[in-house]
Amino acid sequence: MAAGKATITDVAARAGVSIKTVSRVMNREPNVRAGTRERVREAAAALGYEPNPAARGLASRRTFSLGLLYENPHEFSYTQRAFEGVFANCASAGYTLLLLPCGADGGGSSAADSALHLVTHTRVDGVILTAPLCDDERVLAVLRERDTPTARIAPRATDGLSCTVRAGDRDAARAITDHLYALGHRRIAFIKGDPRHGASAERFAGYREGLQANGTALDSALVADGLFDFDSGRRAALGLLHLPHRPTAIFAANDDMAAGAIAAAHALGLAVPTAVSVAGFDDSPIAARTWPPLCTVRQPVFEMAAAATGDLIAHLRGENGEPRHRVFDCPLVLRASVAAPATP
Amino acid sequence: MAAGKATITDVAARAGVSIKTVSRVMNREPNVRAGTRERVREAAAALGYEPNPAARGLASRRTFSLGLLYENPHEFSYTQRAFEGVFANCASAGYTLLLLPCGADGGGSSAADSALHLVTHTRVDGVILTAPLCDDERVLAVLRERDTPTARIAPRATDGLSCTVRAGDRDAARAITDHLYALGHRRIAFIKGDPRHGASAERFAGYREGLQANGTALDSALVADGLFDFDSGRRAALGLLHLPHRPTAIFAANDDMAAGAIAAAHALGLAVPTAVSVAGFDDSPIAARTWPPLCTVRQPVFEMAAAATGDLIAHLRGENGEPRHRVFDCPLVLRASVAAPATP
DNA sequence: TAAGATGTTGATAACGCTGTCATTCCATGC
DNA sequence: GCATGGAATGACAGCGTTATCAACATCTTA
Repeated sequence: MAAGKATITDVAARAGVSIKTVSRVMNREPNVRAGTRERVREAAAALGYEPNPAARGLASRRTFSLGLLYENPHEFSYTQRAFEGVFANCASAGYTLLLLPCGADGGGSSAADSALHLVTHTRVDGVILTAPLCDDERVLAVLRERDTPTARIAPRATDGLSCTVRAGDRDAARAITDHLYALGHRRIAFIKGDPRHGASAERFAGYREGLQANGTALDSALVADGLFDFDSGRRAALGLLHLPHRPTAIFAANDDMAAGAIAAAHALGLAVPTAVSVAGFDDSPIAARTWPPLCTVRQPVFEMAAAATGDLIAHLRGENGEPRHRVFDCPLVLRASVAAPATP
Repeated sequence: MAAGKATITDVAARAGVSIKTVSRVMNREPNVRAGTRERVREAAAALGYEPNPAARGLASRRTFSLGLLYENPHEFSYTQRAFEGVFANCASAGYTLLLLPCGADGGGSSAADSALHLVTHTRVDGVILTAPLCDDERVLAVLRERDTPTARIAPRATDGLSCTVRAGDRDAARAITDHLYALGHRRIAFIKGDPRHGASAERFAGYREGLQANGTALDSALVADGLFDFDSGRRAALGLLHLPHRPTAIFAANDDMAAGAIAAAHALGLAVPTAVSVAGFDDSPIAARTWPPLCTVRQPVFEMAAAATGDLIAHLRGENGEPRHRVFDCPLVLRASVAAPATP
């Protein structure tokens, strides 16, 4: 249970053997009697023993780590841009970066479960969480309990314990909405993002604010659910574009869904932006690769991730008292997928 | 010079101080006379001393590593799919993954320089190289010199020293070409990939083989240079589509360039696939997001990366004698961007 | 049954660094 | 000239594991 505390000596005492025998069992070396092996295994499990990698590395002159060397590629996904930002600051501060992918595909367990497992079984000085993991109460509880300093990227809300960085989602969504309105759009649809991400609510709020400020009532028929992925965006847009009185503009809560909306328009033979304008959010690589290219807002993911990392390291060094909270501006990126509506 | 060998004791002896003082200097602690600090710095530099992270971690009860926790995102770039594959095998074998991004943006130095630096200053048991780094002679020379076991993903050629995995680029390119020919295309253009990648030459060779097998002469006017990125593909396609007798199909050596070709066709008012067919290579996420979606071949990047990692770890454990070399099949993925040419 | 060959276990010394605390040095004030 | 105190330095004991090698137990074989 109390992982991170028990040492090989404790296990040896409990199993009634020498530490060397424990070492043998842990390293799957041959020449250990089956009964002994079993007793050691039980003792280790009971104590929640995990070998200390540093001690192991020091004694064995091995590192148990592999390097993955790759050249900065052209294609940057959101996650990878975040990697780069985190890494940049780790390297310069002498920290090593451990990647901990969490996925439901690793068996029957949820992402939170694998996150828990990783946090519990990997010794790290601090943890950086991306959405939606950064709002998972179980993950946060474990981190708090173990006093692991944490930085969160794009969390739903700040707390007094972890550093956070986020984008000014609401303002940026408001800016997109204002821009569409200013061009003459009056029927502006919205495709929501994955509700597990805090950013989804913020972006929707910005959209509503924009409508309200321009004196337009929210038409719930023009709001569709999405999950931040291409296909959910495509399907949502298909629904919106089949409406009897269809929208003249679709604002999707991220670029991937907006790309799906463009595909939906193409599929229905509706030209973008002539028949319908489409706007996204993020300025991810896909935004420059659709036809027409996507009007969006630029989220400075690299800078956000780098800042989160810097704040976390400063915190680990005891350099700043209260954890910092930063908000980043997202400037409008005007591209051809948005234009004034055709005058009917 | 002899990095990886000198210890704190050596430095202390050379500088004529105690190891504790060396430790102070290395950790930038206060209360060290300027002259002393300088002498220690010089001694450390002369010996190429780098503190041993394991020893440091063991003594200080810190890990000097941060965890980056993220949930398996929808959007997977080639590089990220490779990450996942590598990581999957690292985790199950008890290895830690160190990400070492190499870019020219880190100052005036080339990617190879930063790779060298990382390999030299980071202690890892083994290294996994992706293209085009895996063919850089300087990087390979350093790895050989330091006897660092290596796995290479998509190298130009195999050697007797490192494990390699690659795709059956030539056969797959041949299959695409055959497919286009079978549909009736006779003027099939090709956009080459980045010449630094071994795969580029292989794919071009597959294209030529395909033409030849179908009794078509290679028309050099129909071959354009590209660099694997969207914009080079777009520009190359623009040139090809402006040809007096333009091609009826464009085969780009990867999906990103093919997406650029589709954008170029759109820009010229040419419908895809009616006026021109477009095929790519990789089955990267962009392939399903273009309009129309991209006909391509699927490169099993995750599986390739996982296999490379597995082979490397087996090698580190001394489980296999000769390094393994694997080749992965790339099945055709038929999508709407390719159709029979319009009969003129 | 004894001698040798294995299989199994443990005592103890590294591994290379940092933390603690004692010691030395030097400037300052009286 | 001599305390006084803070700055600079060093001696030494761990940190938690693996490696080495010796000791002991158990099996073979003649």
